[in-house]
Amino acid sequence: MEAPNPVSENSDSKSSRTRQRILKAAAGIFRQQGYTSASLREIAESAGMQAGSLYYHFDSKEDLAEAVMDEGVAAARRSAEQALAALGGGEDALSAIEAAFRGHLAYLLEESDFAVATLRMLHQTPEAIRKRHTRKQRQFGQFYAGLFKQARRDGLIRDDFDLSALRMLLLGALNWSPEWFDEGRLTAEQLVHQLSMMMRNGLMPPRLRVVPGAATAR
Amino acid sequence: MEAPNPVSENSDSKSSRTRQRILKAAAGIFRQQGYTSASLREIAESAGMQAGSLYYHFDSKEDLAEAVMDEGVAAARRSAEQALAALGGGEDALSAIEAAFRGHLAYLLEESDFAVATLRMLHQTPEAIRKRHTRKQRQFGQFYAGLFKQARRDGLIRDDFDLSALRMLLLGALNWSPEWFDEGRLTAEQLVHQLSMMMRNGLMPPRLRVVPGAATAR
DNA sequence: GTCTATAGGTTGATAGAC
DNA sequence: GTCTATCAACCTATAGAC
Repeated sequence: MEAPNPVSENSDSKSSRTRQRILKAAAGIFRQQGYTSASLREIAESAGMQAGSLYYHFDSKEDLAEAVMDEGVAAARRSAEQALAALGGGEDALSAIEAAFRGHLAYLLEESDFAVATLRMLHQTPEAIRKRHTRKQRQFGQFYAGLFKQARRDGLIRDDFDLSALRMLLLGALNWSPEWFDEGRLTAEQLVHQLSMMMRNGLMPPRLRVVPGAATAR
Repeated sequence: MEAPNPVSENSDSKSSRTRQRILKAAAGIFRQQGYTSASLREIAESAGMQAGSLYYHFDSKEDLAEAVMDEGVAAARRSAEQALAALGGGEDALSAIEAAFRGHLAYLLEESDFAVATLRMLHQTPEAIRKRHTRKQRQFGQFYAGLFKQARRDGLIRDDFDLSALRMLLLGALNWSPEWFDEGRLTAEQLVHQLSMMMRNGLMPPRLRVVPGAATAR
């Protein structure tokens, strides 16, 4: 059984279901325009109300943006963790990373408003918001860091890789994908499969791979 | 011998060297704040003049932004092509890609104002600018596409990779790196080395790699 | 809870003196 | 070429009616 209402934190439906409608509208507008360009008038219109009415539900534009960003990271993380949990636990550590990537990227490319808005707002929001948000995003990063550490413990990532750099580079490939995905021809799952093939065996055909030490016996 | 003045297109120094000063200031401000938040007053101040005076050199804020973005892609491309040319031409096609990455990333992380401002402004600029810019960026993409095609012709990239997706994923890793580089401990060159190792042989130690077909003889 | 009306501030851009 | 001064437009946020 899953959480009944993904976007909400407090009580469920009665009083503030409008709040969710506003958040969804804001995510869409913020995604298109970023934080600064987006006006509360536009957001209100998209939510079917007047600008002034927003202030009954949120204290300020900053508050609204932070709520969208909170949901952006939380939902991406939920999606990654669910895909990981669906594996059952019998797989190797690289498969775990790939599963998390699959869930993460599927959310980013398919239900993207919150997460993409979050990525695009990062450098425009006031510092107070950004500081808090960076902390939350780093917690998500630690989730991935744990998976990479496990893969190294299991001998699946060689010692000459810097785990932190590797993780940031790969997550960067995911985070940037909303910028070009519309024009691509592959699904989110197929994109992760491309990454997965590269992570396991590199780009080259087997006969060309460099095998530094012993490679014949065993 | 290289181009004497990287940032200029027209005649050299006499009349419009102030233009370059303004462009540099604009790149810095746009990088911090994005397109919409940045005010012409701030840019003017950073360039040591008054806001009204900018209009002697540029027709509008849009114009100024487009000039910064043009230089952003042009400089990144120059840096990638120079690093590639420095190889001498005797290397294999994967080394060519890695060299271009090295030049590209060094510019992005070390002289970054123009390029990073460009990346961050993309979704805030008026559509007319964005449309023209996308065309220029796609030309840069074609430069990389040529390198990947050559690597495939040389048998260095297996047939089960989608060259376009692979290129976009790897360039995404580069483009996202300014978001986290400040906190990292590796140089641009070392980061490319991480990518390079993964591209050639994957993450796993040799003994664990899957060798699907014949692998013993030859 | 949502509306209308508006205060108060900032912005891009223009005009004209120097 | 650069300055000062200013306009018109837009924004966030608040106040008070309903």
